[in-house]
Amino acid sequence: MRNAAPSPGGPEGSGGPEGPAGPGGPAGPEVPDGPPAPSQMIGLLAASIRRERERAGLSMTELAKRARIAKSTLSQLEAGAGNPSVETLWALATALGVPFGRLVDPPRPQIRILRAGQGPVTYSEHSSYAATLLSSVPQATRRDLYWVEAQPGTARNSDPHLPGSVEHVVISAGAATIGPIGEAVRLDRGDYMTYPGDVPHIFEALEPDTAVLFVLEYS
Amino acid sequence: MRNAAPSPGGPEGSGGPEGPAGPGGPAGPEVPDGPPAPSQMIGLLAASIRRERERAGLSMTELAKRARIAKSTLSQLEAGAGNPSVETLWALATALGVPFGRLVDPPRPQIRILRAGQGPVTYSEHSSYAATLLSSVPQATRRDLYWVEAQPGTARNSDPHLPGSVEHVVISAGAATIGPIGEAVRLDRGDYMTYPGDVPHIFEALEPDTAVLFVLEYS
DNA sequence: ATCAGGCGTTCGTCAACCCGAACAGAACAA
DNA sequence: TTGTTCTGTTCGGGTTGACGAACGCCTGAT
Repeated sequence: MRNAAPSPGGPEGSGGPEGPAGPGGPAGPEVPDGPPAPSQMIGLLAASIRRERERAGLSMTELAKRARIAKSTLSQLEAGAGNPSVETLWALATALGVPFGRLVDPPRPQIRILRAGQGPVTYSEHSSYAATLLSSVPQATRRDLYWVEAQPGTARNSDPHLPGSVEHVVISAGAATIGPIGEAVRLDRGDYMTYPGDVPHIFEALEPDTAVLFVLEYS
Repeated sequence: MRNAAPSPGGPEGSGGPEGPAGPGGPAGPEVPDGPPAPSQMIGLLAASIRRERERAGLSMTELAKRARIAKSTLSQLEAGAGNPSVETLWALATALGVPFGRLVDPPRPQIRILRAGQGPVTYSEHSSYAATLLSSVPQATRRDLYWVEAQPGTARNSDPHLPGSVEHVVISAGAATIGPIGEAVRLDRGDYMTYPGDVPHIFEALEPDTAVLFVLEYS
């Protein structure tokens, strides 16, 4: 460690890692928790490197050769004595064929079912609109899934989300006008569209029982 | 820079590490490009730090204080003269509230429309199955969107995808039996389900013209 | 037994990352 | 003007990451 202290106890606690049902409405997605590890990150990284290396069936010598780093460096890294530079970590990630962030974030799969009609539903004032939060990834590469059923008659304007956010929509039933204001397009069943989420955009059902799947990626 | 050379044209790296077979198993949507940058990664990182810092409305002094690093370090990093250690980068990412990998992967929003029936379609041998790749994030936090239309009569088994991968499905029409083998469940219109993608799983349409949206996250 | 080749480790050296302090410039108050 | 307080920058110096070579260990061939 070369730094002072990576701030283990920042303002953000390490509360429940997730709880996908989490945020209530589609309104303002809060950022509840901080990154997974406070300072044990080095040890976690060491384990990740070893795990990925063994998964790839590579020896230290082989991996070091591919990554163009000294095998002594790799040895020390896997021993937990580290704090590599980003270039070193980058070289390792590319040689391993993993996306760089994989080496510091732990994976966590789980099976989960949400029956139609279940889940936190958000109705609009005119009851022509009902949104259900399907999935929310709290940290890192956040992505929210929304299943939206709407009736025609009420256009819904959305304020810009976080900069860099992206929305994906798939029309499952009916038809709707969707897109950034000024660029909104009519979409029919099976149509897919993606557009920036950090600009004002609109959503208006054009047929009864229009069903749309929203994927909102933000940060 | 401390390393020898991050291997711009390494023998391994770029080539698609895999061709993650689609969700239900569309043949092989290739992953065209490898990691975004070969060695310009440092400059890209510098720009990312500055962008995220300004997005958060922080000054260098303020951010350095929050991240518990010297502001001189931050200054040099944003100047492109760097190669920070992971601890330094980690401290910055947490202080910025971004997921650590965000600082090295470039964002790229764009508007894109895929009309129903367009897009690369993959048919099964029995023509009771048609999958369309809707969206693919090539690097870091990869996520593939599939719009699948299937007919009953043929169950489709999928081999495990990459470790840590997760699949999300939403039934848009009809009904299907979906899930890991031994835990497969009947889902009807509007149902949503998520399950690990790194174990063998099954997908079988139960009604004619069953339509399902697959979201495959891997890595 | 002896050599050859693989493994992962330890050791000494050099480069550079990170730090604190000093620095120039701008905005503002007294 | 002078002082204060920000901004972001540049400048030595100590600490340490990354390197290459040498090491011990094991397996298999000669």
